[in-house]
Parts: sequence; C-alpha cells; structure tokens
Amino acid sequence: MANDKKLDCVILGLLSHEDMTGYAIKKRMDTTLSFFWGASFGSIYPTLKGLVESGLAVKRNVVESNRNKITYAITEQGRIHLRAWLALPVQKDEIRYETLLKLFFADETDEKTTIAHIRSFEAKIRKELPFLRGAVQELEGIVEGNRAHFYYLLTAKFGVKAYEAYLEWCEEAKRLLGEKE
Amino acid sequence: MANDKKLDCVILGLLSHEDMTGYAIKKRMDTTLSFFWGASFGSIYPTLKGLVESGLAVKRNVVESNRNKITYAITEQGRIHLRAWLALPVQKDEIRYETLLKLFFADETDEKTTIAHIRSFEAKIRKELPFLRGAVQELEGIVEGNRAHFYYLLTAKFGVKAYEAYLEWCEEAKRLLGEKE
DNA sequence: TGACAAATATATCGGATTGATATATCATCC
DNA sequence: GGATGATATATCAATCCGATATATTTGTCA
Repeated sequence: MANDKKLDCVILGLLSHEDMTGYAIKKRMDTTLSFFWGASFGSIYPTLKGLVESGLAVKRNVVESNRNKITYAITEQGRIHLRAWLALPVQKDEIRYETLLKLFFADETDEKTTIAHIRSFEAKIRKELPFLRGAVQELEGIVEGNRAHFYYLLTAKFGVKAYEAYLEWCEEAKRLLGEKE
Repeated sequence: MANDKKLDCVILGLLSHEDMTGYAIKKRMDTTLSFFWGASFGSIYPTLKGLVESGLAVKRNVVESNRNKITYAITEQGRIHLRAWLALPVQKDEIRYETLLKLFFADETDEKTTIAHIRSFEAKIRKELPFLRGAVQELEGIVEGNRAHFYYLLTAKFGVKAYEAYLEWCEEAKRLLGEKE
C-alpha cells in the first residue's frame, strides 16, 4: 500500500492516539482537525475498510451500553506506515477560500454583495477563534511531559495567529471598500 | 446547469476578464490564483467542454503566429451564470495543510523530522511572499478607477497578512521545539 | 544548421474525495 | 407515546487531482 493516500495516514494518526469508530473519527475531523483538514463519511468508511484489508488496522465489534459499534485499532504494521509517511516531505499545503474567489471576480457584481461575503467570512472566523484560543489556554496548562498535547498546541497556535490576521484583513478590506465609493 | 460546480464559475470569472485558452487558464491558476485556489488540466479541459455545451462559453479557433489555439470567450448567458453564483452565499472556505497534519501527529516521529517540515513550510512562504508584496505595491499604483484591479489588490493583501502571520508562527514553533529538549 | 531543452497546447484516465442520501438504533425531553 | 437529535454505518453520482501522453513551437547553445 502506497504512502500517498492522505486519508489512510490521517486515520492511522488518529488511531495511533486511541481506538475509534468511524463516527468518532468524523467528529474529530469536524472539531479538532477542522481548521486544517477535513473528511466525509463517504471517504472515511471505505478507507477504514481498506486499512483493515491491508493489515494496517483491525476491526473490533464492541457492545457498549446496548449499542453495537465497530471500533478500529492501529496495528504495528499501521504504525510503521504512519511513521514512514511522517518522515516523507510534505507534498502540498493548499487553501481553497471561496470567499477570496468571489472577491477576486467581484467586479462582475455589486459592492453590497461583496461586503456581505466579507462580513460572513468575518463572522465565521470570530465564531471559531474562541475555540482555538480556549484550546491553546487549556493545552498550555497540561502540555508538560505530554508530546501529543504539545503538538496539538502548536497547531492550535497556528490557527489563532492565522485567524487574528484574517480579522485584521477584514477590517482593512471593509475600510477600503467603504472609501472607494 | 446548476451553480454549484465551482470550476465552472472560476473559469467563467477568468473569461469575464479576457478570452483565454485552456493552457492560459491553467497558468493563471498556478500564479495569480494559486494561493487561494487551484485546478488541474484534468478538470479544466472537460469543464471548458461543458461550458460550451451549455452555452456559457464559446470556442474560437485562432491562428496566432503559426500556432493553432482554441480560445474560449464568455457568453451573455455565461455572465448571467457567473453573477448568479457571485450573489450566492459562500459555501465553503477550507485549508488543507499537510504540514499541520504531520505536526499534529508528530508524537509518532522524531523532533528532527518535525523541525524539517516547519523549515520547509517557512521556506515556501518566504519564497512566495515577495510576489504577493510585489503585486500589492504594483496594484496600489494603478488601482484608481479599475474595479478588477482593486479586488485583485484585496486578495493580495489577504495573502500578505496571512503569510506574515505564518512566518511569526514558524519562529514561535521553532523556539518552542528548541526549548522542549 | 542542427540538436536539444523548455514552453505552449490539448486531451484522457484511474483513483480519491465530496456531498447527498438512506437506514437504523438509542437517548432525551415534553 | 411521539418527536427530535445524537450515534452509527453505508453507498453513489458527480467532481476533481495527478499522472501521463502527444505534438508543436520557441529559444539556446554548439
């Protein structure tokens, strides 16, 4: 199995911390990882299937509080795969900001629409920033001696710095759009 | 034709500025738009075909300096489609930073590897920042009265602010990784 | 002038991924 | 008891990327 299927490695990374169900993996994606990565159910479940088939993870039927769950655990082979990927150079870092796309082509629309896009971008950032700041504060307290928490802290700090810069830009963009008229 | 195929709208946006070949569209994606959007040949050519089939663009065989080119132009219908999309709320802004992903799972690897990832991220940003700063400076000179240039300027300013924040984070991350030992 | 690399230009294909949708069970609240 | 929402798994069409193939033109160095 090649090391270039990203989601294989993301899921193995999550499983390296703890055993998880597909649903729990999705939830983690939508919370902790959401500001720098994402994945859908439509990719998570087939990927888990593939990981089991190639021996990188194992499946365990668990009954917990009267509910049947399928929990996945990383294997030694899976850990080797994960480490090999971590050692490879980063292939791609990319942004896909539809807001900037619409802004770039905004000469085809009216200013009101454009300002609305910026405001809604700003609102989204303002809403997410407290969670990132909260994570930083919480992690700074408990990071001593825990490597996993330390790295989580570094990513959260990235998020805070980036989002603060975005908000500064929003102010400037709104000001320039206002002056323009 | 629905308004939810992003690449349709991106290409129509580019064609709203000037007629272009598929190749020129790809080049624009890899330069001006690269820090907030991307597209491959494997999506650009089929999309152009689709745009022509649905009457949003027209194809023109052009002979320029002994070379046969297929140039595409936006139609009035295409402009209507573009404007409708611009008026819709933004569906999704997303980051996919493999660097942050590898950092998040870095407790499975050694510190040397992690620092190397951060350094190479930093190098990439440092390399691209001058282009963005150059664009801002150039555009600030010629922006008067040109709406398209003004919006291009706003996106470039976003890039500069974001990239400067990234570099600050790189310094902090390297420092914290150093102190850790 | 000939050779070779690089840029221009178009096109296709497998595989990865999203977004939507479907199904079902369990927990909670009124 | 019924509604709603969370948990949980799964599939599918549409979309998109990355790699690859092909061919022509331009530029450069010998």
